[in-house]
Parts: sequence; C-alpha cells; structure tokens
Amino acid sequence: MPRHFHGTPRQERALSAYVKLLRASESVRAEAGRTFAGQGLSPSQFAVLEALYHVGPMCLSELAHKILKTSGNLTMVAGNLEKRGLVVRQQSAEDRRFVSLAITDKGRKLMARVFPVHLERIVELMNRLSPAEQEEFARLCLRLGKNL
Amino acid sequence: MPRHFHGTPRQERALSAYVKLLRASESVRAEAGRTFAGQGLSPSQFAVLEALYHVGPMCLSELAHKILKTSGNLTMVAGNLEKRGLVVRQQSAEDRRFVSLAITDKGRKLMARVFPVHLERIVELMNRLSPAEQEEFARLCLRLGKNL
DNA sequence: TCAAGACGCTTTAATGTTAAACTATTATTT
DNA sequence: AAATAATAGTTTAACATTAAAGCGTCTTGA
Repeated sequence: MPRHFHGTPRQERALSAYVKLLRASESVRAEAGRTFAGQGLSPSQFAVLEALYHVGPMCLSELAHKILKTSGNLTMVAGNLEKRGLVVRQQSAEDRRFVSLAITDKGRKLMARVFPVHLERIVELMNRLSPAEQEEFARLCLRLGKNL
Repeated sequence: MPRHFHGTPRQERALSAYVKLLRASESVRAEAGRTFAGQGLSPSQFAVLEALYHVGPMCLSELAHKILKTSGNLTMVAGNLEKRGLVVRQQSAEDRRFVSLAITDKGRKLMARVFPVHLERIVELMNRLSPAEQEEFARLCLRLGKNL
C-alpha cells in the first residue's frame, strides 16, 4: 500500500488540480459563508435572496437552476424564507404552474445590511490574487465548469 | 432595483472570480461524483475510503480534518462504511481516546475497481485545460485556500 | 496527587439535501 | 375534442450535515 497515490504525470497533474480546486472552493465557501450564517441564513437561502435582490422576481425552477439545487429543495428554501417574511410566493396568472418568488421590504433591508459586508469579505479573500490573476483564474474556472 | 449587481472594478472582479470558482467546483464535483455514486458511496464515504486506501489507517479526527467535515459527521460516515464491511474501527492501545479506521479487503477490492475509473474521469475533466494551465490553476487554488 | 482542563469521539436535535413519486396545469397529437 | 405527454411545483422517505452537549480518557499544574 503506497503512502500516497502515484500515477502517470498527466494523472498526477489532473488529480492535484482537482483536489486543490475542491479545497479552495470549500475554504472560500466557508469563509464567505460566515457573513450570512450569522444572520441565520443557509447558503441556499442567501443565494436565493441575493438573486431576488439583484435580479428581481423569479420562478422556483429558474432559481433552482441558478443556484444548482433540486426543485424539491427549492420548495423548502422558499418556504423557510417565506416563514421569516423575507420573500413572498405568487402564482403566475398566465401559466398557473409557475410560482414567482419576490423579495419583501424586510428581505431587502436585510440584504442591504448583509450584502456589502459579504462583498467586502469576498474582495478580501480574492485579494490573495492580483487583479490579473483573478481574471485569469475566472477564465480557467469558466472552462472547467462548462458541462452544467 | 438593478438587473445585476454593479460595483467598483475590484468588487466586480472579485465577485466574478468567486462565483466562477463555486460554479466550477460544483460542476466538477457533480461530474466526478458519478463514478462512486453508482456504487452507493456518498462523497464523504468515498473521500474517507480513498484516504485509507492510499495513505493507510488513520484516526477519525485526522480524517475529519482531511476531508473538511465535522467529527460528528465522521462518526456517522465511519459507521456506515463499517456496516458495509468496507472499513474497521480499532481503538488505539496507547491512547484509548483515539479510534483508528482501516480499510478492509472488501474495501480495497472496491477501491481497486472504482478508483481507476474515477481517476480517468478526473483526467478527462481537467483536460479542458492544458498541462501548463492545470499547474497554474492548481497554484492559484492553493493560494486561495490558504486559510483552513 | 488530584482537581481542572484539554482532547477525541459519540449522541442528539434541527435542518438541508436528494431522488422519486405525486398533483395540477398546460401543450401536443391525433 | 380527447387522449397523451410534458412541465412546475410539492410531498415523501432516506440520508447527510452541523452545532452543541455529553462521555470517557489523558494531561497539566498547583
């Protein structure tokens, strides 16, 4: 049993990049998440609230696609946000299968307070890379994520 | 309400890199996960099994740190793997607080079958970047994940 | 020495997550 | 127009995950 995996150069290169990608994302996710965790918001809840705040009302399936979660999960996330009065459901008139979700004043106030802090934390985290490196990094990430 | 968030260049740059990092990791994680999901292994279960397979027996806290999960979670992951006979617990003799986890022959056989497929999938995924880009990407990820 | 604290693991309770089955609504086909 | 299929959302059951409290075990320091 080897102390570490050992393979061909192309395998080790790919595996190393893969592991480091997952670790970096976990680390950054955890760091950035502290901002809204302190407000009792789960990552999914914050992602939904943020989309509604910056883009406007959207239906559940649109949100599910946007935050990469299942539709079943979104039913619950929307429900929990609605319980707290941060969003409201509204059935579409044209096609009654659709349920549109919109942020409320209370939700807007919360985001107006939390989002700037969150953004500054992200800027801090990303400042470990220079501006040019950040742009290069974003390009590489984009090419790796092309399959969804 | 703006259609999209709009901030200073440094904010937009950081936010863009942040979002693309999370999307790339989600995408790659989902793609790579198919390999072991077909074997009824959760991501955490596979991560633990892989560590035991390539590194050797480790105690639970070591594994928890390695796969970035809580100790409580590891109790359950280890328990579920043990139920399937893929690993065994063994209390340390020197310090009876420690519980060492080791892969069994059955677990080794499973990994011998699954890991090469998993590795090849990762190579495929990462081949969207050239070898030099993969190395550069790994370096950038490393600098972003320095806080854990 | 022995009391206090630190440490590793487990348990518990609450929540998040998913896949799959289900309901209601709209679109398509014949 | 009626039957069929497709779509959006919800429900359900099973499991994952976490924070916090609890339980043994070791370490430390008065």
